Amino acid sequence: MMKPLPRHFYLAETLTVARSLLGCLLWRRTPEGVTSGIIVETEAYCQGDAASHAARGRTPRNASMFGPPGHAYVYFTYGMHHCFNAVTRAEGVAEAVLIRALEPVEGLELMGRRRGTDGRQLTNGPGRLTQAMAIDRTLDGADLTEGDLVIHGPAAGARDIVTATRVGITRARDEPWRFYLAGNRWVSKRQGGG
DNA sequence: AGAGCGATGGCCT
DNA sequence: GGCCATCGCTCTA
Repeated sequence: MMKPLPRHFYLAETLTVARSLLGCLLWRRTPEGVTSGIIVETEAYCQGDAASHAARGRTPRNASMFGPPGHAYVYFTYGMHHCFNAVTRAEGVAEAVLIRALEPVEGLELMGRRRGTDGRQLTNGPGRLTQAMAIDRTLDGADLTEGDLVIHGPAAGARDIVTATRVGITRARDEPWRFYLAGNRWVSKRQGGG
């Protein structure tokens, strides 16, 4: 059986964690039921990274990024979308990995009810997967090694990983800090990467 | 106290 | 491919 990724997994370099999370399973439990999916696309946000929410220092919104590793950083953006990150590095170092797409495994019907759609549209984007799995700001800071929102892994062995540039940012556009599983149909966008 | 804007997605063309 | 809804957070005054 897969076990929750241990705390020390998230202490590694953020670029390494971003790649290592590919193929791991994001698992979520609510009173409605369980949903889960394999992580197929990630982005790294690092210290000194102009595109990071932590670039201008600590605020109430981004405080979780400065917290201990292996916890969630969930933020709300564009007035309607939540995005989910796994916090990396030691406490005080504000780095994180944005989860951008999942390949659904459990609870597809529940995801469909939450999303009002099905198929690829369930989880092929950062705002979509949070809606499908009922992840919002109440989970900001949640421990990802136990509880109702856990990352297990790895779900499968080594696969081909594509390196690309990140999506939807205006600063540090050229940094190759997006990673996804080659050929996976759940990846949100395939262009980019220079 | 208020303006500006964003790690997006849905819908239209 | 383009438009734009929608609102919390940040910055400036």
